[in-house]
Amino acid sequence: MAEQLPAGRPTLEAVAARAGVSRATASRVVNGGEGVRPRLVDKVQAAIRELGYVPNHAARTLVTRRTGAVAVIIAEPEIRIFSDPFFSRQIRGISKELTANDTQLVLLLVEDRGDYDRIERYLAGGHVDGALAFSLHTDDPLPAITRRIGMPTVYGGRPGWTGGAGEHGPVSYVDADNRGGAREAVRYLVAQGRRQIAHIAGPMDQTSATDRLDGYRDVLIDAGPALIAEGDFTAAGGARAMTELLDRRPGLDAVFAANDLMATGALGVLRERGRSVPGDVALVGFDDAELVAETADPPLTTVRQDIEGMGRLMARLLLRTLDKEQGGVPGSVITPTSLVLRGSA
Amino acid sequence: MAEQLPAGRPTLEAVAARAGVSRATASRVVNGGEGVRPRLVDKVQAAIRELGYVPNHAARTLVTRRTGAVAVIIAEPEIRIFSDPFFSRQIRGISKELTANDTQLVLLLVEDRGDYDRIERYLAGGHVDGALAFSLHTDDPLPAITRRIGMPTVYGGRPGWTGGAGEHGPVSYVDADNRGGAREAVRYLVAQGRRQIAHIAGPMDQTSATDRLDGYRDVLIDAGPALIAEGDFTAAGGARAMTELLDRRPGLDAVFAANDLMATGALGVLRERGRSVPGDVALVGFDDAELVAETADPPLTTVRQDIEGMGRLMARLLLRTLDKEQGGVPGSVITPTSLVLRGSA
DNA sequence: TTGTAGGCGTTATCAT
DNA sequence: ATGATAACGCCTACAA
Repeated sequence: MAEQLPAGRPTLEAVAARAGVSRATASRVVNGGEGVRPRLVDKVQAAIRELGYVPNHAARTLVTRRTGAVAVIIAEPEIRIFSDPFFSRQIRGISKELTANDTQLVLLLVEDRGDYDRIERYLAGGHVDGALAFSLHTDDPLPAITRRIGMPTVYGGRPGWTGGAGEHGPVSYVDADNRGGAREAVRYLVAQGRRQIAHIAGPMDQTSATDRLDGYRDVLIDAGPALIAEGDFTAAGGARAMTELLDRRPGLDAVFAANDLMATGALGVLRERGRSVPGDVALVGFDDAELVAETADPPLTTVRQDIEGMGRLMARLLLRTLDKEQGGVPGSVITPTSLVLRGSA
Repeated sequence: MAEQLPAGRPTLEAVAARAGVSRATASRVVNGGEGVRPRLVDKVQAAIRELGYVPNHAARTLVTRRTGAVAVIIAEPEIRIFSDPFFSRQIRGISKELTANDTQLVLLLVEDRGDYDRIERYLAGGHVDGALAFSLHTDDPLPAITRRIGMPTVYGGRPGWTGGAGEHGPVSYVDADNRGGAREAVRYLVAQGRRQIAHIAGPMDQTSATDRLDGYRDVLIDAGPALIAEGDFTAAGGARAMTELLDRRPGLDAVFAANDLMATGALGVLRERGRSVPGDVALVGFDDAELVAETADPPLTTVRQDIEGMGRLMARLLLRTLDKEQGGVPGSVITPTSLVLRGSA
């Protein structure tokens, strides 16, 4: 039988009273119980259980200045956000790592440009201890914001502005070895005896796209512009790019697409145009996106990156600096890629 | 030139001092400025601007007992969570509505069964004012939790337990008219002269699946079990189910799939088996999922539901009860569906 | 090892 | 219309 519950939810005060100790001791037990006699620890824990006590988060945050929450900012205005399995997996990785560290995930979806004011207010309002952000485009206002308000932030994917002056200061990010992965893919195609290897690139305002293009060019140093078409990382964009390429170079015998979604779009066009894959045209994608690469027909040979692992890493990097509490920049990590051979090349 | 900033972020105290008013007045201005002389309002606002003041969220929550945040709980342990466009759109709708009401979205991903302890602690800890939850299976422990701790909650999709005794008390949810939509789809197939109409059902532990099956049966009251196969709402599952159906009833001339993803899976199998769509077999899906229904070949005739709108509605329902602050149950809403005619039937 | 007491930044209840 | 002042629930020196 529960005692009569005193109005609202029980406070530490109530727990202390019930256990016959002071608030301070009760607090110690709640926070690990270091230096409290076992006997009292038990008593307090019993009281906690009986009363169904749960610490009040706001009160705790007020004094500790730690919220135990991290913002995940997704600044992709378009549909891609969730429909691209890339994000899902990265978020999942982040979620796992945060959960394992008792940290909450606050999702901030940026719908339009005006949302950045809201985001800044939110970040500055002390709702979260740090931020994780994705797929920044070159002119994204977010880095300036996080810097101004001194919010520790880790980016997913190398930000595009690092090429310019270091006006944004040091930045930390987690990114796959896009350039190296692309090189490996193209070298493989070359090794297979392919001679006219085209590239379907992603949008040029994202480093993942430009890095992969650079990797392609590293190997094919004199590939003409006719062999390169720009897509937008969607299947439809990949189809459009493939159509262009075939019109320009009907004789091409291989395609390296900057992601799997575009590769599947290309696959459809190749089939329509009567090209067999990999017979007439070899096709390599990038991401090893689940439910995309494997289920394609034929299954996609692709460059795998450990997306979920990258998500975990982002979270870990951020949490580490939050613990150190010294305002140091988290640092960056480049994760390796690997070529997965399937049926398409 | 900013004055020397006093250590950390400026407090209301600092604003008041600078504006030459009391904390109380400053607070009034921050919260709308009702009943404060315009002259003072200006002064305080100037101080706020000059100091870059942002209210401390924890302090405010501590006294108002309102967090301005809502949890979105996704209890789908599998990949589907984000890769199914259904969730993306509903979350987007939720996000928009919450944002418009200055409310934050805290994402709670349930990875495994043990996570519910963590969820309960979180919900009970006063981090959020209410919760939004999705796609509950019949034995989901969440409703019991939210009820026990008195957390206002709106469900996406009719919960499965409402058939049993009302042990969970009144529940509020937003759901599409799954049964009615299914009826319309099947009636349409009948009107087109189809005689052997099969159904690819979703998993039977979700009401969206059972309701659609019920709608199918409403029209085809004597459809034998041979015409029904159970999928899992994924494309691969749809393909498996289609294979079964064709093996059992090679002569079937129409299929109603419980969602678009399964319909596309079925489409692939039909093509492989040499059936033309809609010539030999008419196919109708459900959802009108973007990037799925329209881009299928042929484009899918399907039952549309306003998914984003349902998300907004969930958020609106929840916010309304939170405002009323009277612990009343939000109530439920069934949203209409409509048949969208495209190429597949 | 335990308790006392002060303060975190805000809102809300009173007087004035 | 404005200003003291008391909560809100917790942590943490500091004292005992």
